[in-house]
Amino acid sequence: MFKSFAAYLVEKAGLTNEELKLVEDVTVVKKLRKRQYLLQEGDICHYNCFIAKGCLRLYRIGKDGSEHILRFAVENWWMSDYESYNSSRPSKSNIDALENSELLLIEKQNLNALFKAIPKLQIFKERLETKNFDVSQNRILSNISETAEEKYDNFIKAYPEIYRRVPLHMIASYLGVSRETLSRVRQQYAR
Amino acid sequence: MFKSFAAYLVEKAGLTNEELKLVEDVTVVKKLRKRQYLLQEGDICHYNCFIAKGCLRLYRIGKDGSEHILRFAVENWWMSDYESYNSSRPSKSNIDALENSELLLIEKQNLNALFKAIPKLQIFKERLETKNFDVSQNRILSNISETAEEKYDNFIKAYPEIYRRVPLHMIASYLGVSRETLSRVRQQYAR
DNA sequence: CGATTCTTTGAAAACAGTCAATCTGTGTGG
DNA sequence: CCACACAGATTGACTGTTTTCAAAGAATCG
Repeated sequence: MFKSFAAYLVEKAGLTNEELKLVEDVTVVKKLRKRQYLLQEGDICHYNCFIAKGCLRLYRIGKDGSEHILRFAVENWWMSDYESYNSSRPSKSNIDALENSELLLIEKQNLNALFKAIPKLQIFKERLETKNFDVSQNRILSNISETAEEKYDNFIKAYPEIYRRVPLHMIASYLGVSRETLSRVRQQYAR
Repeated sequence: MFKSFAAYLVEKAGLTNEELKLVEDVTVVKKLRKRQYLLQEGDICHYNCFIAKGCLRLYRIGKDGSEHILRFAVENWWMSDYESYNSSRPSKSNIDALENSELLLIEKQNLNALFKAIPKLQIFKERLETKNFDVSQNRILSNISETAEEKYDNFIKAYPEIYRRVPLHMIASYLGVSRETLSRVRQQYAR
């Protein structure tokens, strides 16, 4: 299962075999069943997590008990609650599996050591962070400027894979509209 | 005018006098009149910009010509279009001054050199980026989960200074509601 | 099959957006 | 100093969208 992670690291960050060894030494394999938690509100997030297989979501619970999805992640994406991870404070979020999943965990300290030891990896991480930030900004723009239909439309164009695999009501939660509205929007859309 | 920047760097990043010299050597002072652009759509953003005095906004223009504000910034904040800055591609955004402002610009290459030369500065930058990301995530949560009234309420609690200085219709644009709605929300709020 | 999850639909109510008009305060130029 | 223009804020009436609630119809899974 480390293989797909290794392939990813070679392709995206150009790691050598020796460097892959270093990574492998500190990665922990974890399997999650559908609906199982990777992280629960109140936990401290000690790991960054690479998804070898499956699909996860990160969400928060509102005062009224409603779920608000901040992020989805599938194969070859990273998932972690960065706020808790970086601050080492209890998380306000939950992460759980939407499908049976195979994950590779690396503890924060070990990962930081890897960044020191493998400059290529550090640079790759920075590129990822930059991209994540851009994505966030564009999502904010979408939130404040688009209609429900445009949000839906852009979502399925940007993330067709996620659209295919995730229940509609969760996409509604991610977009910030009710499931009924999204269901109706989609009717219109299928003209 | 470099003084307030120096004070900031000492307080926040713990720079020494020698290090401040290095910074001063590559900072360029710029004054902006109210309504003047710092960056226009299509420009490439070559600078990161520290605000010594005044207030700026970063916004995008929608297809229908409407303005959508992504960020405000006041004294001791940084402002730049990070997407264009990092990618060296033409910006999709505009930055302009909401008040007469005094800015300190550092060119990207010079700033990167400073990060290399002054590890403390690099670490400080990373802390800032982390915080910016957290703020973005929380704004997304606000966007998808809160009512107009809650958004308004939380905005004035989180940014009383900006609330005091920026016209209401721009806060409406930032929050993603119409100015009329925000005006009415505020009536309710003043009970 | 039976249970659960997910999606759709309808009708009513709440909400937000638009348009148009008015009101306010500020600042500029004659 | 006044008149005027301009940016900003507010209000009312109307329209349109979204949410909510309730119910029922698919789909999935053990």
